[in-house]
Amino acid sequence: MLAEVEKIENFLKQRQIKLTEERKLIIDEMLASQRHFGPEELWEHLRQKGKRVSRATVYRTLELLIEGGLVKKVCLGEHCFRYEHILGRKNHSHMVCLKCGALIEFLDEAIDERQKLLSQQQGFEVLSRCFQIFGYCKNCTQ
Amino acid sequence: MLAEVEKIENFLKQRQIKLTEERKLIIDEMLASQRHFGPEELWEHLRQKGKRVSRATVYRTLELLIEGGLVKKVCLGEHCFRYEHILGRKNHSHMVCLKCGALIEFLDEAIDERQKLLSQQQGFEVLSRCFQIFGYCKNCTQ
DNA sequence: CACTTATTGATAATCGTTCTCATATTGTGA
DNA sequence: TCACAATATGAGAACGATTATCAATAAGTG
Repeated sequence: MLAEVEKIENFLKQRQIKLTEERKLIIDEMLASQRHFGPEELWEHLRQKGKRVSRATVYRTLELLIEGGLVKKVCLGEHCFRYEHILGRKNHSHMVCLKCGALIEFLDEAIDERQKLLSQQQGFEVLSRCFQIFGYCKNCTQ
Repeated sequence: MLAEVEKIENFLKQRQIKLTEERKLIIDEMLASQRHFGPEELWEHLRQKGKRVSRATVYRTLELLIEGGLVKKVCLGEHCFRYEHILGRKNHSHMVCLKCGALIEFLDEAIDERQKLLSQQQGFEVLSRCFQIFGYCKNCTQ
């Protein structure tokens, strides 16, 4: 965790971005919380702890961390965008349970390889990708 | 095209859904247009042809066709949902060019296989999936 | 043709997110 | 340590895509 905070602070310094109280709060809360979270959720958690930051600041800070490659925004269905911090994590994908909302992370070399091959064939330069499988998890099909 | 219209009309009949003038217009426009389109776009096209339907009706009709498995809604990045009709088309994925907006469809047996295997391992029942690759297309990297 | 039921249009409501701008805070260089 | 320019913040307005509302209208059945 320390290493993670440091990585983030380094990123901010490099870019002449100020390490404000609010940003610290948001980053700490993010690292302490579940891997996947929504902005509203994070904001509410802070508020419950008596730490009041503006919703706008939450969005702005997350946006900043995305630019720095420290956070990723994932589309988990219709109107559901969530964030996850990706410090030291490999690029993975998600299975999303439509009943209980469970998220199963997965990653697979074989898929990565194929994907690389297919983009090369098209002369397509890959920046990011987004793979979700929707359905019912083990618990919800039993 | 005829077969497609028929397939849609059959679906409507089976479900006791009325084949109204407005729905015909929307379906025709959809089949005549680009594979991928937004609701606003479709609405505007109809309007330009002097066919006035309510935006709400466009959304409602597309929703209906999704239920019937005749149309699919795809998330192509941040705030970009688009529709595509999937009559007689295999389940495919997209490469999205972030510069020119080009869409390259692809499908790959190997990826499908892996994906099937991975979900089985998790005891996950797959309903649908969504795979996008973001980056720059051939023309935009040259 | 009449009647039940589904559908439509216009517009208000919603919801997550972004913008605005006056005020406050940070970090630097003296 | 202080002063100052540059950045960041908060509160709420604005936004944009989508959905809901509900009275008026149209479809299809018998």
